[in-house]
Amino acid sequence: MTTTSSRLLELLALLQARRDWPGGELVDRLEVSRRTVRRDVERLRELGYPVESLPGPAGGYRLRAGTAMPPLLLDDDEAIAIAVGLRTAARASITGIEETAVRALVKLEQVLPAHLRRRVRALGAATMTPPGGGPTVDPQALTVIATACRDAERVRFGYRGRDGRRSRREVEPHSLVNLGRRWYLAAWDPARGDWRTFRLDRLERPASTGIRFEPRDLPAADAAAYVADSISAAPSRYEARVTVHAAADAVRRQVPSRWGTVEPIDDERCEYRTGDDDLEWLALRIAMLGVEFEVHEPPELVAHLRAMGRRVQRATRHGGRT
Amino acid sequence: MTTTSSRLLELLALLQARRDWPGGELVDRLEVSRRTVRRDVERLRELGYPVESLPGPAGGYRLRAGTAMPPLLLDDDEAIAIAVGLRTAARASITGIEETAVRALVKLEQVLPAHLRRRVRALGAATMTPPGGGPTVDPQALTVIATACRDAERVRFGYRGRDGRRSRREVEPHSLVNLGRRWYLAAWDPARGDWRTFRLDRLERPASTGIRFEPRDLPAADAAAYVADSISAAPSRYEARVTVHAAADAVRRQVPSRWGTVEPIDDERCEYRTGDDDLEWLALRIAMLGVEFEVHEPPELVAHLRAMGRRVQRATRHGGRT
DNA sequence: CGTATCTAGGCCAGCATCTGTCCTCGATTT
DNA sequence: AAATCGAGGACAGATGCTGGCCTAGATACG
Repeated sequence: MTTTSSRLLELLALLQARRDWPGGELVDRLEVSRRTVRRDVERLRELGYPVESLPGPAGGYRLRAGTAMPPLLLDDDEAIAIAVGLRTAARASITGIEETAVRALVKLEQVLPAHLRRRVRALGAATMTPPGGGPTVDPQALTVIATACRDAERVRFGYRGRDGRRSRREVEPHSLVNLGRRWYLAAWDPARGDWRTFRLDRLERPASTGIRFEPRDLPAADAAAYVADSISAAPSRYEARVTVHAAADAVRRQVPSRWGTVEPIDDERCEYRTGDDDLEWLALRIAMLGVEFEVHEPPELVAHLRAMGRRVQRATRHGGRT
Repeated sequence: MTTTSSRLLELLALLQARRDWPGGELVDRLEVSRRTVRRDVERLRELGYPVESLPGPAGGYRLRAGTAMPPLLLDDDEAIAIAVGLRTAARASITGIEETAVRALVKLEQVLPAHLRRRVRALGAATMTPPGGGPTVDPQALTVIATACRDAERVRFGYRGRDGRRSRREVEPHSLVNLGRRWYLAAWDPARGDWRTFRLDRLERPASTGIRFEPRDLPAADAAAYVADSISAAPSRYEARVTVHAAADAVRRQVPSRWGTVEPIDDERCEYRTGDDDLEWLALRIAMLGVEFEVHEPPELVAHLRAMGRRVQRATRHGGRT
């Protein structure tokens, strides 16, 4: 019976929307007898979703956290919030959950009603470009590729190679990998008969072809290793060494561990080592510490910071007058 | 029957995990006859979740986006990604969905299994403190308060007033409001018999008491208006006026509209107006534009930037030597 | 301290539903 | 043209669901 199942879902939705639900109210909402409400609660419990119940007046039912995730029943706004949140989580590249975030995003976008999708897109446009204005991955492209990976569908896109040359590709995507603030696609290129990795920010108009393929095995333990391997030859990676005039603990609190290591020198200073392949971003990360510091390496970073400092100085020279 | 309902949920989970499912595979997974799979699909359609079906070999079933959100069936990792994503979305304060993100977060955390909650907390610790090191809201506190608002439960916390005085409070929370990079709680303070607003970053150890109360009506159209009103007297708000040496369009692309207005001056320059009550943050936002600029107002910002510029200059003076 | 209010859960009767099997039909791929 | 796969009607047997009635236990309130 479809009414029983949908009533169970409705009950779950109610129990998720608010914490406490007196039985009487559930009777009104679900339009069944008191006895059936009790039975529905029992059914939820059988399904593994623990529903607490408190007797007496002011008692009622309450959905507790169990051992497994129950189905999430979201209203429109919540679905949008989750989509937007996942997009930023996929981009942020700090927590180490980017790949999972993309997977969840794909799952959500597959069933996201059209009108909500529009709203998400509109909100996405209002998001700040990450500092440095560096290459950004279009979240749209990200989900297109991730979906194609999941469903084993060929994708087509234009690619700007490292040397600036453009080419059209049609490949069998294997997996998406997030490495050091960048997204890479590991894929089999049938035209070349070999595996290739592509930087997502160099893709142009990626589109799913709808052509299914039989997934192949990557010639590596896992995709992340493969990509790391194949781009290790790539240049442009900066390792910064900075002396910070603040206690190591204080700096550690401010900087996530993924972004480098902090070692105390004495009570008032510490050495901060961090790497990135985007100078602008690296410079900002250090400048925003908000305390005195000295940069030792690399020279490019020193030059970059110097230029930034000069720019700020110039900007404030006139300042007093206006 | 619990088996029918749970089988429907399982089917939904499968259809969300991958896009295409041949009927035969579903038969294996669900351990029912082919006919029943067809009937289950039919049931899902009746519930409003459009399932596409393709006849012929290589055909199968596929869950499409419909007009309503279906229940989301998440695995552990995805649930974590969503929790983390929502936390950042709640903090980011740029997209205008912070309040909804918190609502969704409360819903999710209510049913999040304990072991997942631990993992989320561990990941949360790895997140970067927003630049400026300014006052940050503990996501934990945020959800505690939001939950209490939703469930009409009194909360207890210590509060550091603007003058630095500490006090213990026990209030009836009404709603959480996000305003200009800060979170506020509008609540009825029974001890004082009046409405108060509290800045969340000034709360200490907020905790739910479990004592329910009867919600009152705020003496204002909506909570946001009330909070905006009651803090409008508060000082320390800076309005920046900056001339940026870049085309207005380019700047607009980089800066979300919520963070101020950009007006062209000529083809190569524009005026950027933006406000915040955190100087450090304001300074960074401007410095990270990455192009030449001049700051006209306010003088505090000029001073702040000047100090920052000097700090960077000092930091790079030694740089060449090492 | 007693009473009212709430949930728990067994039992029953009647009814509706679900399942697997068997069937034909139509669409699609090879 | 043949094979594969989904659609969906019919049927019989088994199963499950619902509401009503009951008693028991816990809690809040006067």
